[in-house]
Amino acid sequence: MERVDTSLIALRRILRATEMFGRDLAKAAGLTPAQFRVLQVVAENGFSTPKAIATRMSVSQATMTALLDKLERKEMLTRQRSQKDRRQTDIVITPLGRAAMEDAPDALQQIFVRRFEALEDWEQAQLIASLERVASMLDAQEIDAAPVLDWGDISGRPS
Amino acid sequence: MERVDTSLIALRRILRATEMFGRDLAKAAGLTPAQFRVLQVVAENGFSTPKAIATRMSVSQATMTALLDKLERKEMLTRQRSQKDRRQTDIVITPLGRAAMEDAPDALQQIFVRRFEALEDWEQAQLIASLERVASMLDAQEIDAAPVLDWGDISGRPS
DNA sequence: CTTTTTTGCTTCGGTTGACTAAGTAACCCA
DNA sequence: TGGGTTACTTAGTCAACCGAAGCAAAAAAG
Repeated sequence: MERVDTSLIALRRILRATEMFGRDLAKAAGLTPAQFRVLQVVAENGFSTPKAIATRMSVSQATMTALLDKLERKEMLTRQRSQKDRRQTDIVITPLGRAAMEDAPDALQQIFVRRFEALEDWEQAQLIASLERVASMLDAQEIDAAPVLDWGDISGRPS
Repeated sequence: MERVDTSLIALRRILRATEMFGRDLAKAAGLTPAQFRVLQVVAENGFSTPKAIATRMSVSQATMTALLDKLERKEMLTRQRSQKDRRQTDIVITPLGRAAMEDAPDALQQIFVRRFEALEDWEQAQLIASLERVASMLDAQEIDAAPVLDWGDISGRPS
């Protein structure tokens, strides 16, 4: 009881901190957190498609179109019709986009990384174990039942 | 290096899961996550003021006004001029508001709580320690002072 | 080899959450 | 009384998101 509360409070602190760093980042980089995330996803391979990014970020395609519009206007990525499948659009990150990402590295990660690396070896190991445990407690898709309410299908598409 | 990455991935999984549950919750309860949070904050004591809630949630007062408007229209809380200080407005949760909260308990918490309670005693303890450590790594405002171990006030309100 | 269905993306209209700036009302102090 | 501060609201703006509707290309059916 007590303990659950304590852990929930810690969780909330983590979420809160993340939110705030997101905002700071937005100001520093001239990019909103959502735009930044798009850039990050595209940067992984240097290119992608709207559908793939939308799925990865779990937003609708409509939302993704809007985000891509903004990033394209800022010349941080380009759209071009795919050769293989002309329904698709290839999203390619531009040097400018890549530069923006590197100039404004994720503030949250920066801080976290710095501190994480300062920890003792065994502490790092334990933290990882715990974080992964929590993650799996939260994001396991096969939630058996979900008895309290019937929030339909949790994974992806809002009905 | 390796390890930092692993922990960041776990963190991202946690954030992502939270986001998604937030959305599901919104659909189930007819309340948006932000509205729900307001209700939760007010429910702690049964009443509050716009300023206090805004500070707690770290949004501007203007934003709070808008949120309160919506919740008031849904008759989940009431506004009434404070007696002591007539600049202030007392926000009081209504039975309907309380019912809404109880009907739609925070999905994320539900799941987390269930699983947390299923853990061994020592696992719980370790998880708490780790979560708090991460939280303090992230949310310490005064960056390099943040002695990693000052979580004195954990038992109640995240500042 | 057509027709139908599905898929990928965009457009449109609308909601929510968030901000700043400017306003009003009330309190506080001198 | 009058000036500064505080609490809240109003007005205007913007980002992120959604669902529905549309279009064009690919894939499946016939």
